[in-house]
Amino acid sequence: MTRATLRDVAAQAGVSHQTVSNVLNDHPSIRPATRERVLAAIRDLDYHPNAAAKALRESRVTTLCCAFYGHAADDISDPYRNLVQSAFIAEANARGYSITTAMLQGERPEGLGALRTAYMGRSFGGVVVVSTTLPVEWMRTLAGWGIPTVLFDRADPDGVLPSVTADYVGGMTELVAYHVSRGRRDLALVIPGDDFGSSAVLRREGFLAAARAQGVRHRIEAGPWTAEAGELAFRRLWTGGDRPDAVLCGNDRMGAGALYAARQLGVRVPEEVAVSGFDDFEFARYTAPSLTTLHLPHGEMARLAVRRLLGRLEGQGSPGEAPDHRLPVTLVQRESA
Amino acid sequence: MTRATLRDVAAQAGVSHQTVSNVLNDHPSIRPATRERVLAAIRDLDYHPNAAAKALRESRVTTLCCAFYGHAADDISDPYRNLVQSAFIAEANARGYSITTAMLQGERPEGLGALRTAYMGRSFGGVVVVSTTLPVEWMRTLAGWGIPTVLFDRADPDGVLPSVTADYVGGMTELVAYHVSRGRRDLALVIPGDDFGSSAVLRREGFLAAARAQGVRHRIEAGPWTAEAGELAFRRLWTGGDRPDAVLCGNDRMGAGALYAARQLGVRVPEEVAVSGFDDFEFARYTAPSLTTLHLPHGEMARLAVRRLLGRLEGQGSPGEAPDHRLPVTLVQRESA
DNA sequence: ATGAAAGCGCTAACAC
DNA sequence: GTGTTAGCGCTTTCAT
Repeated sequence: MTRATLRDVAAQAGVSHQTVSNVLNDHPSIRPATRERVLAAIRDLDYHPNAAAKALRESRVTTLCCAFYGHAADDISDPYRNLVQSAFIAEANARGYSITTAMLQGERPEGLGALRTAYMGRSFGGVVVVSTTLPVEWMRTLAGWGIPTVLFDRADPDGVLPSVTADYVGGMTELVAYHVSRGRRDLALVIPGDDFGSSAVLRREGFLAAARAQGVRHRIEAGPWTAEAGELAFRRLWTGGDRPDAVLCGNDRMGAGALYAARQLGVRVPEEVAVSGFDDFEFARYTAPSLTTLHLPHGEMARLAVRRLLGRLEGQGSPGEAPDHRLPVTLVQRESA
Repeated sequence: MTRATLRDVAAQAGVSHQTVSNVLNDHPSIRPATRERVLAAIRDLDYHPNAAAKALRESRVTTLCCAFYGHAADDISDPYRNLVQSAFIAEANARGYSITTAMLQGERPEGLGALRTAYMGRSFGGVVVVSTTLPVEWMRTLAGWGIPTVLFDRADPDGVLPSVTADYVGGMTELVAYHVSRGRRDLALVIPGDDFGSSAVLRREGFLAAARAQGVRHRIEAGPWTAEAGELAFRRLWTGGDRPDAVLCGNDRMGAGALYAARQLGVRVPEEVAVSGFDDFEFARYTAPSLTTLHLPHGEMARLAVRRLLGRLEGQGSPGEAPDHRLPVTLVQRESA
């Protein structure tokens, strides 16, 4: 099955291949009769324009890259990525772009080499990097290369790369106030260390500032973004002799792990200790007890990320705009706190 | 910043553009000295070959499409898709292909039109469709169009399209035997109806045959693949007056929902009723009680799907091979059954 | 309103 | 070994 080309269509319709091109691109000044004949030929021959030829000629790119970063295999099972990618695709498609997906891995920025090669070869026009943990060094590399980039769920401490995040600080402030209003006076936050990126940093700083402002005891328990880390952290907190009365988790996966540990240790939640999460993923409803958490508008964040990237690509980016766009979060009260 | 082309490199190195091409494609008969000079020029000018031009000239496609189908927005949050896509990308990249991701939606096959346009325009060479629920009509459409297609987690009842699935029937047989060996004598299976595809059909048929063979009471409770459906189904089973002593769920999301309903109704699991899932996703460990389930080798299935698709594309497909490749599953015993 | 010519960046086929 | 010619399928001048 050899595919029809523009010239085949032209021959069939009895016009020049140019005219066919004009019809396809809705040029003015095509006689309705000609147009009809051409369209009929296109249908007859089942003609579809060759994407590579079009791209080559127009030197225009209609593909965006959605890059997921995870320095551990664990990260890939984070359920929020599905929702994010679906929203990317829907938004990009609606604007005439397709999405290519890449996985970034490893500790050193060499993992980015393939991305740059693809970008320089015009395989995509810009990238949204999805990751709470993308190292700053990688961002500097990306920024230095000039690849149009938008960070998702992670801000650039250098303030160079545009990003879409949620109001982590405001959310933590609200969460701390909520716990205090329910009588909690000794708060522990389970969160990754600094090297896990600004999402962690901001959540932690929001927590610290709010706890100080409220005048309650508080502490930090470190661990990566996984359910297992939440489990281990809770176990350490509980067997350490100095038990908190509320355990705030940096995300819902950690929250699910903490609840699991509590159950194993025979700790009643929320009677003996309150537990909260951060994200509001599907299973936050289905943990036992169900998980009180902050809802992040992941779908909206994803659509905004694509719009900002396209804004840069198509040159409509407001020049003076803030690099980071922070979307509001909402507290979802369930059983665990 | 205007990108360097092959001719720029040639000029810089003082050779013809053909020689540069030959160096890039590792042609024999290039003098080492020339090669060095060319490579130096490439480095100097930061040259990267244009993907569109290469693709146009070679009329070769180096992109595969990973298409997710979900007739409801719910489907997109199924956590197993992350793992599957990561494995796709890793396998495809290792073989020199990139992945473009598409979302298929809606009830009617018109949603496939964009896919066909992209395929005919050589935007990708073949597609893996990820879905337990892709309607047969869509498969017939895809098969009729001749797009190289591999189904993931869903077999083609017509036996036309190749697929990669797990041993649903064997798994259900093992699961039923397990429940019976633990003294259960009245089994209910929560599973979608026929219109949700062969994954559901096979799981149901495996269940029915095994339950009959074991000589125990059994019944089916219908509902889609979501946690909410599992919740509602359990509620119906429990308040219906004729309670089973084991509830088998078609996937882990449904299992999580069923456990949630049990907890709300004050039903003790596994004492009063056993509950099991199917998939073994990350949170199966973290439900309360933790979920006994069947582990599906999703990563391996994904890699196999890509290999089969590339086999077809690169013409190495064994002609007489069975359309469906079924991978083995393993029982994971936890607390709920 | 339509046609002819040129060329996007690359590689395959042939000359030298 | 290296250079020259031709053309993949399309769109953008420019003539007619």
